[in-house]
Amino acid sequence: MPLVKTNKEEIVKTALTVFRKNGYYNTAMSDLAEACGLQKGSFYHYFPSKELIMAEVLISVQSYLKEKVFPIAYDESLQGKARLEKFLLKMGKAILQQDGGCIIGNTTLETSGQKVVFKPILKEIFEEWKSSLKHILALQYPDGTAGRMADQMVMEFEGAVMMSQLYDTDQILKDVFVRSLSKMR
Amino acid sequence: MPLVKTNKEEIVKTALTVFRKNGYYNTAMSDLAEACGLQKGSFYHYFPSKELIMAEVLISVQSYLKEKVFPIAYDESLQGKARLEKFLLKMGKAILQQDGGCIIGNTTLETSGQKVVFKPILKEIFEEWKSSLKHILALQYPDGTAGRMADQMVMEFEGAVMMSQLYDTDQILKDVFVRSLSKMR
DNA sequence: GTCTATATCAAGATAGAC
DNA sequence: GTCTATCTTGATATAGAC
Repeated sequence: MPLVKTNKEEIVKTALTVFRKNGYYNTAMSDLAEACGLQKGSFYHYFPSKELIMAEVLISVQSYLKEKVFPIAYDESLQGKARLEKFLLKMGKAILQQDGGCIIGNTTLETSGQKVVFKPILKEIFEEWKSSLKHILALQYPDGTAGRMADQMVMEFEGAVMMSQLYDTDQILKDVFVRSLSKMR
Repeated sequence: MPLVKTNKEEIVKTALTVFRKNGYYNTAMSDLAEACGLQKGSFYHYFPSKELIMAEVLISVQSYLKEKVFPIAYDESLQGKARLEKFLLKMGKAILQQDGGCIIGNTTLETSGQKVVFKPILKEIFEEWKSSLKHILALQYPDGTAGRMADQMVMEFEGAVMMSQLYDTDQILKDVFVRSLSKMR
């Protein structure tokens, strides 16, 4: 944790891990500040409110996915199964990391009833996620089927994250990974 | 909302709906009190802490499921498909109700990293849920397959609840209901 | 850019009157 | 059993010195 001079980018990265672990409402500005090696007051130099930093966190996740993960689905140098495998692996890494569940899923469940501000971005992420998956599956299945399978994969993934948190194991997530992968030959 | 004389049971029922809608951390004791038509101070006459009332809420949900829903899975007067249909319908009603998502899933994601107290009961509910489903599916599938399918159904259900909240529609949930039901002939 | 100090407010929780 | 009043703590946010 830097004692002198940090920047917005670093803070967003750190905030992501804290929000993922504690959730939105259970994360205090002091938690974020501490994780960044800053005093509470200093934190406000970078972000004027908790809502705004969470918004930036979500946007940064989306940017990363758009840049590094979703394009995998359209990489024609990879065969269907290999493409799906790479996609799922990268997606898991991007969205989960060690412990604390899925930042996107967690934030959806926790805030979608209250914080309307987050909904558009969360929706977009899920939409792009599903359409990327659908694109891969469409290599092998008819359009309607591929769409349904993609939706199902995302839902099962989020359900698996929930179970993984409850049982403190990632075996469930690995099983879902294998099952999803088995859909492509 | 009663201005005079309520009781623990009523309060637990009301608290369930408030927690389901707002989540654990985003629900204040004053919210619970207000929903019960009580002053904050009066609320403490019934429950000494937020943690304890949530615990009672979860226990009440479990009791209800144990009494009214899980037994359906073992009702031999019903054929497989009819049994599954009744089970899924009752389960949805018990755990979801109008808006606010799934109290079990929400609480799992929101608190499982912090409030270890809730984990045992949440685990038990999921375990019994899955084994009830497995029992129905085992009428038609081999044991291992039935178990995996049951896990999958629960995960997909929770994923569908998440999507339903985000998109403000229960169509997704209905689709999952149909897909789950189609597993039995 | 970071700090300390502080204002403000809401939340969890308690005390005691009725 | 319910109320009002209050305590205490913790959280968001701001101000101003360094």
